[in-house]
Amino acid sequence: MNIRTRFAPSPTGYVHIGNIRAALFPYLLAKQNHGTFVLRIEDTDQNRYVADAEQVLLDTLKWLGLNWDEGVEVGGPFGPYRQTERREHYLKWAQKLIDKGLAYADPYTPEQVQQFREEAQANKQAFLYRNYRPENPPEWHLGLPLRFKQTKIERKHFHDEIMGDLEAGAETLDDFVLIKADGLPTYNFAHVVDDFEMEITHLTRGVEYISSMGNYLALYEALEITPPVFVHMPHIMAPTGNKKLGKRDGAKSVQEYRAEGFLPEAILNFLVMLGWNDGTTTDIFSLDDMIAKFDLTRVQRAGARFDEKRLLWLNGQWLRRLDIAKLFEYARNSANPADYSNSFWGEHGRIASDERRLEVLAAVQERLKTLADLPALTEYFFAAPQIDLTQITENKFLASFAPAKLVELLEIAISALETTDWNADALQNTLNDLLARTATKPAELFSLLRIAVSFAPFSPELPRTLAVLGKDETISRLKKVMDTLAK
RNA sequence: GGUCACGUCGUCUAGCGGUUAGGACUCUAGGUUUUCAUCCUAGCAAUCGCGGGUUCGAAUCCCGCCGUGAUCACCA
Repeated sequence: MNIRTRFAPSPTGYVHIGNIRAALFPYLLAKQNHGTFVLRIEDTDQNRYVADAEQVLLDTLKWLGLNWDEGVEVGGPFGPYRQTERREHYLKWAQKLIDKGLAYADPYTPEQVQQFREEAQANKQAFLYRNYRPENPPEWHLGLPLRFKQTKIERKHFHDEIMGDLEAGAETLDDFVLIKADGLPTYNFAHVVDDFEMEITHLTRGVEYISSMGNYLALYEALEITPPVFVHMPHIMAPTGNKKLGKRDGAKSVQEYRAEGFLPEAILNFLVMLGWNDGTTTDIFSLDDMIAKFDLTRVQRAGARFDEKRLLWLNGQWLRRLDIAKLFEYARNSANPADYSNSFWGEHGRIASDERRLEVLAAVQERLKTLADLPALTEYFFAAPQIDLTQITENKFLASFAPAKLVELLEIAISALETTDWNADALQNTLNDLLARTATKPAELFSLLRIAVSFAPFSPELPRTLAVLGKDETISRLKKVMDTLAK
């Protein structure tokens, strides 16, 4: 069987981590079966429509590497893939239901329906529209809501690949709206039609839809459609409280994580582990690993809490294991090799040459937690730092040294470095000799040199720092500090 | 309230009748020729929601309870 899955987001302008997992699971399912991953835009809610939202969504998916085989932008045999462009499809299926006597026009205004609802609640009863079903509904026409007519009020049983065997009580079956007064279909109707027409084999979505399964099952039956395989994913819970992750809880959008220097690899890895494991103790997964190992039967049923600390840890893991060329691209943060307007590099890093940047990036790669750390870790490689003697005089290893002693140490170091081959190994040897000659501890001499050359809170190991900095620059900076100290 | 789910360290989880209940994140302490990061070692941390059963033996099977969540829109 050719597996076809889909991600069907609403363009509401905000893509958070939870939304992305709703894309990741079907993506993995499709890819591991050499199937097709479809992207469909569910834009039937005109009130929530946001103009740029679709573009943000597509950009986010591309950035993450979740490329779709079929859908908006790329097209495919079952288009259009935007629901507002598929009105006639829904109308066609709606007509079929009307002809069978399984759909009828709702003659009431929203206010009247609301009144029924309050009436039922006042009587401590659950509100069901079907209890107020009009006896002689008018003939349906555009402008009136069209409702589904439940004819078999019964308990429904169904299977879910993650949640197991489930059931829906008869009380959940109601005459829900198929076509809204504005002529557009509801999600409840549109997704059933689209999934069928697009030959979706595995329907993935959040567990919140389980409550509506009774209605969907009745609709499949009325439409004489074989339902797809159901895959309901547990929620991602907010860091605090007991609610599912959402914008209101301060959940950051994927764009924000990107801006903060998180990598797609880390985000995807983090998401797949939230509610899934491969049964081993492995916790680093590339997208290819996930495709190979992902298995619905090992997905948790309980919601998993979002823990940003873990995301940060994974980001560090990926920052360190990523190929330097790939990392270089992420640091540039633009598809255009000449465009550094949006890059993570600092003021001086941006105007350096690619060769220089690459060299520096390689030196600091191990120390990065996010790409946003780049300026603090690299700027002193590109431009001489501001001299701040207190960093030396108040350093815990150097505080006991008199300025004259520090000057002497620098002087000896400079003369030794002047005759050293400029590579990390040779520098390491020179520095070791220097320790013996000056009878200082590594913490003392190395701290002095490191600070004098960088004035940064942290930097790579000293030989490497000096090697990348270059001989002339190193010596010139040391001399300048020495002169300042001597005054 | 009705309906449907879920319940192992703080967090993510392994576990599918016999384990000192394992791993990872976080945190703490120590180690590596400086800082920071990495890496290594050790440690803290779950009476497996509670109570009954079944069994020689239960986190694992059964029942009840409790707690938590989702949903009850002309939103998806």
